[in-house]
Amino acid sequence: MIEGSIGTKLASPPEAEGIAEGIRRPTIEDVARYAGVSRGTVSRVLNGGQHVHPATMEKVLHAVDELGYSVNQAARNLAAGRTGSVAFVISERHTHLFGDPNFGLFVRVFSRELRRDGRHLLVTTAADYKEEHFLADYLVAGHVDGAIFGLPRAGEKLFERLLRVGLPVVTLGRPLGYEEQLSWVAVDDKAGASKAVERLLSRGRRQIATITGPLNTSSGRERLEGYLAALGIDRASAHMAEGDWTLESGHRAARKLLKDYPDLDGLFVASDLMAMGAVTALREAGRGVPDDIAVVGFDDSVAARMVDPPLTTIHQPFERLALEAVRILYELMANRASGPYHVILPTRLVQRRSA
Amino acid sequence: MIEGSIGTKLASPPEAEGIAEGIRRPTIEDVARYAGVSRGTVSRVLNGGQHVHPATMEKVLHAVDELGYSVNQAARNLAAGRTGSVAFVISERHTHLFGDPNFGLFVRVFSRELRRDGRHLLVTTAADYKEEHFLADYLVAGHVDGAIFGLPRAGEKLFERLLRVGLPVVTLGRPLGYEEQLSWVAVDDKAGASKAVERLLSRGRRQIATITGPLNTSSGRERLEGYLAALGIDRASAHMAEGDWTLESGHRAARKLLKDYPDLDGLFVASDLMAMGAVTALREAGRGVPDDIAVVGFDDSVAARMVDPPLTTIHQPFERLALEAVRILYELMANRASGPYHVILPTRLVQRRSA
DNA sequence: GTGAAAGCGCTAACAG
DNA sequence: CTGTTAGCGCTTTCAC
Repeated sequence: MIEGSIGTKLASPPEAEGIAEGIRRPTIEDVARYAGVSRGTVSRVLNGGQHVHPATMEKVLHAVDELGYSVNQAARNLAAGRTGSVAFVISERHTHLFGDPNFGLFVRVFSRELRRDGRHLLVTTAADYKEEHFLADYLVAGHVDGAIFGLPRAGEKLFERLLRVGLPVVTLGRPLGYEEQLSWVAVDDKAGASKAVERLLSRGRRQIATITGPLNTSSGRERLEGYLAALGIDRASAHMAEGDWTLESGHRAARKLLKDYPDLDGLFVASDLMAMGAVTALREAGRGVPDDIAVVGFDDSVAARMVDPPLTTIHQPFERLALEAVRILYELMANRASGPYHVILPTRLVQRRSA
Repeated sequence: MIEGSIGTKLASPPEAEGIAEGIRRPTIEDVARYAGVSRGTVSRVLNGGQHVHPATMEKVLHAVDELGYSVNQAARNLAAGRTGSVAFVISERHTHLFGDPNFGLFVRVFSRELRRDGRHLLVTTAADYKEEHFLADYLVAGHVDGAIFGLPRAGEKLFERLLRVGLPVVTLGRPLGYEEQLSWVAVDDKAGASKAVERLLSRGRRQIATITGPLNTSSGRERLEGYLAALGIDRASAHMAEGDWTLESGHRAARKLLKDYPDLDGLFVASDLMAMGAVTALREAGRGVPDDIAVVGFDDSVAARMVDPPLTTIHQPFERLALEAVRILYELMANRASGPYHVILPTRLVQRRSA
């Protein structure tokens, strides 16, 4: 497919490049010669400048600048046995993450933080079982120095393999079944849910129901717990309906609740998206929000702000979550034997019009 | 920071790995020995198996399988002078892309397509001028084999430099000022806008205004052209207000239009997000949508479906756009001298309730 | 068709 | 503090 020598073609345009270096990219060798030192010294400077005389350092840096040198990652990786990149793994089932600007925040924060020391972010997705397998191959093959998993799912085999080779891994959200073994960062779902319910109580609501997330997920469960705790009741006496995080499921669940508990006046929904579906259902049933039924969501997604009425919701500190994830990953990459680390961050009530 | 030898620590877990290969990852050398051939031959097999005897090939493949061998990208890149990765560049100003599930679609399609031949997608962002510079350094330094730009902006210096080194580049959307020199894929904005206006006309609307995108962008301009063409008028007699793609600007523009043209009964808005802002403004002014004023958006974003009333809008074929972009990039990577290629895809009207 | 050998550019001991 | 020297694992001529 590829014709000729790529190396030469690359520089084929005739324009003089300003740098009197001829065709090829300058190497560490060129820098060394230009600065009048050895390759080893240049390498040292490039890697932090430990044990290098300030004056020498100066010379080398100057040469780097002058020659427009930039390190060849492939060579560095090969020599150092590190890859210089970190994977951000998104499973396809959580495609909705993409629809969430917060996902963009994650990518941005990760990129920025990794860039500080020249690492790259590799965003990868695993659509199905086969791809997940492929991904695992890839990860355990040592192509990355570490991985961050966005919303861990029940990919047991995957985690199993990663644990075996000791690859540094951090998950965003608790990895059910691997909470003890893997490092993760998460928000305090239970406390957040309680805040939501307390808001409803403080608005004088007494018939408070909840639409939960899937009860086989950590967040789904914890948020239900928070609801129960705030009301001081147990699951048996809860007014609840289970959703699956989607808009439609919120709509469906709200209709069910309306039927089961006609005197409903407050509703805590475990995600903004479901809350939006619920609000639509309530309206269709002729109930005004917040007047007849006050609603509180969870996530503080951008949509929550745009919808009518704007949703009162629980804010998740996504940026801090991302930062903590990176921090932990660095910790693990520096010392694979350390950890696992667990971080739980607090949430915040955002008051808008729906409650 | 890093203690001890990473290479050895990596495999520290005591569990036998099933493969009788000891600690380290198998190399091409191991495969060669196992298969009883030379390194060169293994390499040939790995790279397509040209000029290799079927039987030999068989042996090698078997050895690869048996040993669980997977190529070391760094080494390959170093030796071959290719990097095996492609950058997907998002500029921060277009952060809203992240809020758009379509962005996720792009990432997914790119990853999937690149994975076919073992390439990786590097998602990168450039927040400010400094980072853009850093990014340019990075790209021209030969760290990637090619780049796809999501929504090109007026980053002249960047494109200038990329053109100079001849790096394969494709932009999603026309790169204003570089339309002749760079390869790009885009939708037929003008025709799409015309469809939107025609829909309004077919609903009996006669006082049709438009909220445009920024008129210094290609899409902004083209969509206005489509509006004018469908109405058979010129810019001077258009009922228009300029927005900047944001929700707020849509709101503002709608208020202005309402004031300037009180007998408005149809509105074409150049993006769904702005359309959502506009709908809110119309309602606040006591005008019902679609009864008093019919509204058509553009993009077919997910939000368009969730909003009330669901937005009639112009669908963009994002998946095909992504596929075309990749196809072109491969073309360019195979032959840097080819191109530039330009692809324009059609749009489709999606009828929902707002018009 | 296949083997041998020369690097790709860099890091990381090891002396000094 | 600095120079020297092995490789890292792979591709790619060049002979045979």
